[in-house]
Amino acid sequence: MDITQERAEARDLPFNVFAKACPSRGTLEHVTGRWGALTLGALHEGSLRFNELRRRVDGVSEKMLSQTLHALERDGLVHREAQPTNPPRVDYELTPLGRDVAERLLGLIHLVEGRMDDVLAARARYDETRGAL
Amino acid sequence: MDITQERAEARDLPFNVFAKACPSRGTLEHVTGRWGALTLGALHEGSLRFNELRRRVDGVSEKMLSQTLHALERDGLVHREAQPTNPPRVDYELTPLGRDVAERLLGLIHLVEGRMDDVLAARARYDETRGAL
DNA sequence: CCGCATCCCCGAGGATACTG
DNA sequence: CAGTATCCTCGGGGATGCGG
Repeated sequence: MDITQERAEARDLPFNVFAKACPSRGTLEHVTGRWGALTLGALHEGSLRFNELRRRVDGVSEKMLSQTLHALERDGLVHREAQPTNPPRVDYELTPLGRDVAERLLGLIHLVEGRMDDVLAARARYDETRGAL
Repeated sequence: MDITQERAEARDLPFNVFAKACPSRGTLEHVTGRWGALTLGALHEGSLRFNELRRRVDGVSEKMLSQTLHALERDGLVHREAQPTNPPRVDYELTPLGRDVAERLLGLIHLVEGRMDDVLAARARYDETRGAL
């Protein structure tokens, strides 16, 4: 039987994201966070340089991208490959673990994108009945 | 061929989360956000009342849970069932779309939880080489 | 029990300028 | 090109109190 199918508190895994103090919660936030998710998604297509990544993840600032990449690298999801040339060239790519994570993430992203019509319809309904107060 | 396997800009879907102005980005943030992800995860086990939910999602405040539930309800991921009894009883449960989303989310959550050893090891390595500066 | 309203603070995150 | 440093703002989010 697949343990990942169990209810969270029934599993005997050492890490439970529903518990406030669990380190897995922090990592989950790096992964699902505003820029983390998009960065991992972009890198799933292949290795990218800093500014390529920046153009791909529309709206991210230099600072936040840098910060996000550091967090993901530290968690072992992204590998940073710097070449001491001039001008400098730095490539970022997913680690095997990062690829696993990115795949699930992209599944979720594509699901959301594919069902946006339903979401938008639900919003319209909600706003109509609730907004009329 | 499965369209979800395509690169983001090669797909002809109307919604692209990598674009700054796309509404799908907002919904993705509701879903993957700090409290959104945990709320959906908790509700995947079944219908829950407000305070049950609050105890389950360790650390969430009344305000943020309320806010999160509103956003998810508006996006059509959660259904709110209020019974006009006294004391009031309100149940929250996932919609079919919410279940689809929650399943992918839980897949991601369980992956992260299951690989935390690797993450922690990566962090230790990172901090050792980088922290020594 | 289920919330909404209010106050308030702190940190995420943007803009800008500078370095290697 | 690939970042780091600094400043500043805005809103996420906690604490508290009230109302149905």
